[in-house]
Amino acid sequence: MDFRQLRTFTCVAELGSLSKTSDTLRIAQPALSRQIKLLEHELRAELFTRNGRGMVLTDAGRLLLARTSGIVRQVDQIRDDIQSAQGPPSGRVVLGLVPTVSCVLSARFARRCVENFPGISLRIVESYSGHLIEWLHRGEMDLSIIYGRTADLHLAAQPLGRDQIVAVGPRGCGLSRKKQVEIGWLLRQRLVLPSHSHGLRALIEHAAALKKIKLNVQLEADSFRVLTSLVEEGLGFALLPPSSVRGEVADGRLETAAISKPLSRELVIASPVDRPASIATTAVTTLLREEVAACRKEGLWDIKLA
Amino acid sequence: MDFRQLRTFTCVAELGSLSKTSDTLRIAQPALSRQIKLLEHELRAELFTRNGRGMVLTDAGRLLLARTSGIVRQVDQIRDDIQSAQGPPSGRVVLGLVPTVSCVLSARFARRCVENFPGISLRIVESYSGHLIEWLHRGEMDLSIIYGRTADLHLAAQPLGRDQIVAVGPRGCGLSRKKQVEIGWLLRQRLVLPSHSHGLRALIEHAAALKKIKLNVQLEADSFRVLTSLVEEGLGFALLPPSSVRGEVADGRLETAAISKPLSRELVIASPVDRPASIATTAVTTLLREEVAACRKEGLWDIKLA
DNA sequence: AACTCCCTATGCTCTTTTGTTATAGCGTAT
DNA sequence: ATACGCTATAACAAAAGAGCATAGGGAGTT
Repeated sequence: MDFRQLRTFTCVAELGSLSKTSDTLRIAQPALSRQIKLLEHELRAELFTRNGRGMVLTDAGRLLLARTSGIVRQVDQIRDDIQSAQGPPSGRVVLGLVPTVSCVLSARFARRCVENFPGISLRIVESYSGHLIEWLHRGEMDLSIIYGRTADLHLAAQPLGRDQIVAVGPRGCGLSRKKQVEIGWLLRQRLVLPSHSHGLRALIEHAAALKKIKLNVQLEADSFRVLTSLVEEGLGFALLPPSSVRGEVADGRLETAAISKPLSRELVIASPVDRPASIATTAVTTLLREEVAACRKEGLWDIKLA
Repeated sequence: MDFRQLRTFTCVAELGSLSKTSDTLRIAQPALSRQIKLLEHELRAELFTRNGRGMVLTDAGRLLLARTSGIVRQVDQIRDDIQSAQGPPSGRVVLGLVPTVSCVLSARFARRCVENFPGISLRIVESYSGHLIEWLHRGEMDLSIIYGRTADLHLAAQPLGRDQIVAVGPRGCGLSRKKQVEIGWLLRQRLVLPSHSHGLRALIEHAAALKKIKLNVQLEADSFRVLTSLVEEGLGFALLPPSSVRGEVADGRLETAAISKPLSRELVIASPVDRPASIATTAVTTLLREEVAACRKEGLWDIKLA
């Protein structure tokens, strides 16, 4: 069994055909045919069923694919790690952030990362917890800041702290940082919430269920920008961490108020458990923690340490 | 980067010399020399420092070795898994058991395993928790029954239940299954305990510390056989799960009594988190759970479900 | 049913890689 | 100083792999 074989196997499995793979990998089709055949011979198993229009995986093939993808990734990572070991960290790192964290952290963290680690190519993906968790599992992402329990998620988690959730309303709605609003009252207002794939929504639904309140959600917005603009337009209240609307509040476009029964969410840095972190990923993780701490110190992010 | 290269690299790293590796792998030394050189060239890093008496790993080499060993194991495992997928499970599985569990389970589980999975070659290793955990981490073991917290051990754990600990004394010492003994009294008796690398010892030390009792340990025995025989000779009391001395109690060679403040330990099936379980390992794990349940049903093992 | 298209399999040749033998070079220890 | 043991290099042989041309075979079309 050979890396080259595993790579072509993966490619063939994904493209479903030797000839397409031949185009992609710039290797003549007969060579691929023979590589696959040798692999099948060595493993004593049919990996594909051939038909007139291509090749489809057998059960054994699917099993192999599931195992190899991780291995190929690990091998690629070794190259980066060896380079990182003898100089500054280098390699690709994919970082996932939920929108409310991203809007605080993305820009300044990206800047610090390119300053500190010119060798690292960082990719920041902004999406909802659900998606981030899936990508971590699939190995397409190296680390994420997500919230919620990670115990049953098969992910390694380092706690960052608790983020408070406040009520957010349009200018002139009467919310004030000085005065708490009643959670029962708030949940009965017209609300603008993210959809169910978002962790914040689950948190709010849970709070409402506890109070036996049926939420009045006429507007859902999955984009964070859209959500805040809807609130600005006076179309409802939102529940968000204050750090995420700091700018709008300063401009006077939005107002916030603490909630009587504090809602909060636990933020964690999550990473896959099924493969070791690269040196570059470790470096990024450390810097990320530093940056979160810096935000806290500068008062940009009122996260509570656990 | 090639598997062959990684294998020879691993071997050279362990043996510390090309010529020894040449003998071991039955490959001429210059071929090995070139493989390593190509690997170094590809990774753009010195992996070894050469000297008159062999080759020693550099930092980069140590890093590569750490990453490689896991990958080579995973690749080997794939072969077994593909075989297992198209017929009965096959491959090597290394199972670790602590002595007190081993003496209940080893024989009957080994029999069931060869009956159910003739394709699997099972190796049972009996040792103390500390060693089992280390071997799991090093990847030399696939799963273990151990006790104690696994949260901070970087291991995946499936709970099996709680095992009661009872007082064990020689024939005629007055212990009775009907009558509880006072824990304070028990811990002040002369005790025969396993050494500190054993989880049971930690448990007992902890209980003594809570009661502020200094243990009177004149005899330590790391072998389970030795320990019970010392108790039989009247050299002291032991604290053990009753299942482990069932035979001796039935023969009248030992007596047991419950302890006033129940001591118990949480048993878990632990497995490594840094690599996926093989099909064979999964099959063995399932059978192991079944067999533990069967023991419980037959009254051979009074484990309390969590 | 015949035909066409697209895909994979196979035989052949050529290139590249890998292993072996022989030997040179070098550091260490006696 | 010299002998020993280890690694590096050169030259050659063997094997593996890639490319080319082409045969064989389903799937859809006319």
